[in-house]
Amino acid sequence: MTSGRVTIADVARRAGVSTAAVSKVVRGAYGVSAEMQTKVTQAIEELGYRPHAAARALRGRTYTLGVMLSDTRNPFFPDIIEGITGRLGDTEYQVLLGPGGIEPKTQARMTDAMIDRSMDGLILISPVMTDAELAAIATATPVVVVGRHGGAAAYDAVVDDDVMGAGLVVDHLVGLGHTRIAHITHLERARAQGLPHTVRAEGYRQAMRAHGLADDVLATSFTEEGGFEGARELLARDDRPTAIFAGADIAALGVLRAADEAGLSVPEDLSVAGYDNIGIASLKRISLTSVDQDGHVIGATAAQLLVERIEGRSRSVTSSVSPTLIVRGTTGPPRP
Amino acid sequence: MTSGRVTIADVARRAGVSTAAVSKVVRGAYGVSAEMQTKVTQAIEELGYRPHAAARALRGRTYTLGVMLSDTRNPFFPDIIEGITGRLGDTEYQVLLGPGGIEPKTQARMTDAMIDRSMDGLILISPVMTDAELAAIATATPVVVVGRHGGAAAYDAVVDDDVMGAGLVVDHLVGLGHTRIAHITHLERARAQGLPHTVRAEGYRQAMRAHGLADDVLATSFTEEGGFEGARELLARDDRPTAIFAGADIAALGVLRAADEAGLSVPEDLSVAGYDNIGIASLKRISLTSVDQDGHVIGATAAQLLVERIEGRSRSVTSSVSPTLIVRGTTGPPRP
DNA sequence: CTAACAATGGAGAACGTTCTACATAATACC
DNA sequence: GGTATTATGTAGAACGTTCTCCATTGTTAG
Repeated sequence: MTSGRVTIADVARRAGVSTAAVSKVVRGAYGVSAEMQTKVTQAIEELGYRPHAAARALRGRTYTLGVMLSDTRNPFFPDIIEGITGRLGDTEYQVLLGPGGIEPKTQARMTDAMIDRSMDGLILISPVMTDAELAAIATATPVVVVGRHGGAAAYDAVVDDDVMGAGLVVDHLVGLGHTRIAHITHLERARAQGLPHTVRAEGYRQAMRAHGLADDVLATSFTEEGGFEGARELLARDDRPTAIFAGADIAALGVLRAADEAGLSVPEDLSVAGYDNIGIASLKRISLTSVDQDGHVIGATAAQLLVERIEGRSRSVTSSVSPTLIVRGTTGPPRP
Repeated sequence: MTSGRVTIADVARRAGVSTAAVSKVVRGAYGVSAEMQTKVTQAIEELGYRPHAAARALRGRTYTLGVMLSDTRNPFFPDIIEGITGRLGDTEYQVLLGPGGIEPKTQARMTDAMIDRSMDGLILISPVMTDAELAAIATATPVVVVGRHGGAAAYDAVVDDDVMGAGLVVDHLVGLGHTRIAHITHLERARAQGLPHTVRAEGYRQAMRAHGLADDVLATSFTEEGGFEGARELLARDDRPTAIFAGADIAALGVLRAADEAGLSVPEDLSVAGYDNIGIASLKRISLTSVDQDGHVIGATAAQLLVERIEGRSRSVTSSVSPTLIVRGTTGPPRP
């Protein structure tokens, strides 16, 4: 078991130097001669030494960054994670993901666990805890919050500009000639503020107002079923909308099903747009117009900010990433 | 920072006992009086003490289990992870996920990192490394391998019975009256043996033989594009198949697109079946017949086996989980 | 009443690093 | 040639736990 592990003492013995010297070489610290450098490096290679992160934790860094995921099923997590690991690929940092669940309590348990494992910093993706809890975590360790608008005193934040994203959709639909554009959002029940769906709905309202149009928001849930139910209700109205903007692609898929069942053809009878640009949106069979968040950029930015924080920056930063509209086959001009 | 951390010494001081005694209480070890128990427990609560996992690591357990993910995009990972965390929910163990990437080298880096962080055990999901590398890891720490058939001397394994799954599909299609059933598989290029797609293809061949039918395997890749290309080739043949069984749902979606483009209606002109039962397969708009692996059971079993290993079992176990066929709208009797 | 033993609590040495302080050697300056 | 300065290496004390002895109590047996 652990008996087989090569330690810094083994390396020191092999190279005929002190453990302190080996530690210096490993850390790239000041005060090492070229000769010492080569001697130790060689011994490390020969023995296949790797520093024991847990032992390091007791004194300094662990070179481990934790990413708390609020919902493993969220389809653009992979992009964000790729962005994070990509940005960190050439550093010594390792990334570990913690499935935090969707409950504040389980998320708190996970962040505690990460702190207990002395991770050097945390990236929290769409956390649902209160601002106070968030602030408490941020005093214990450097934190970057992803996907949550608002208050960021003690930590950094990376957000998608959801107001802009919603605006892009509305502008696009208005440009096509639509005037009755409805929005399906997620029913607010968490106490956490600044969650994306709220901001998207607000962005939709702003954009509609800017065009002098009446807004029409229906709150169900961001699931296929939620989209289906919402669309069914909207399509049953006398002056049914000619376009539905769902706040999430998964809900947009439900809208498409409702259109199918109602015998409406897309986009002739009904235009449909989503948000998130999940993988299947691009499948030719679906071809859903959607807002793309560029998870890569979001993840890379979060990683960047976190490393900066760890390395000493104390001023707090909020970075906003601009989304882009991907126009596909589910949106078109309304039937005259 | 760390200065704020409550340590076992603080608890000992508060309770007026030794650190050794506190440690005993925390670990539930032998030799603690009822009075000591309550005194210490109370002090722990008052101070909000949580054991420092990194410090624990140096002596005993870390109560951390690592799960290496080979491909974060794989749509049934969430189920497996839920199965794992669900099974572990009432224990002291915490689960951390490591994105290992799809390259043997990056996966090795991740498993090394997990071992360096002295995790108590590892679950490897569809690892692509060689059997030798796998065995090496298994000597360093308890290991459970998920989704890889074959050799399991030093570690436990949980596999989906892919032979059975492929058989279910073939039996279903033959039962509907199909005789020309083609299979699309993933092009083998990794050196790792026993990967699911190989076994599924073999199961398909066995089942076809059992029915006295000729097999027809085409290797492209498990992507939407791979399914599309494969289907296009198959459908261009003179005696084109009346049913296509894709080894993965994502490829099956490509098959559906190819059918659309060829003007074939599903399932009348072509039956299509997939494997994995990914979330969107159940969307009414897709309604794909598929084989369900029950990721929950797989994950829960893996967690169970790992904990058993950690707690001392040395005999190696391989657990096979039976898949089920979910019949939906993309399969039906062939046109007479 | 004493010897043997069980039950309980505590001292203190690990575990594998980092890092401050110091010792020594080499170089620079006048 | 002596002193100040810089460069290089090492001792050894942390870090927060666990866990193996021991020391001290009671308790039981004879």
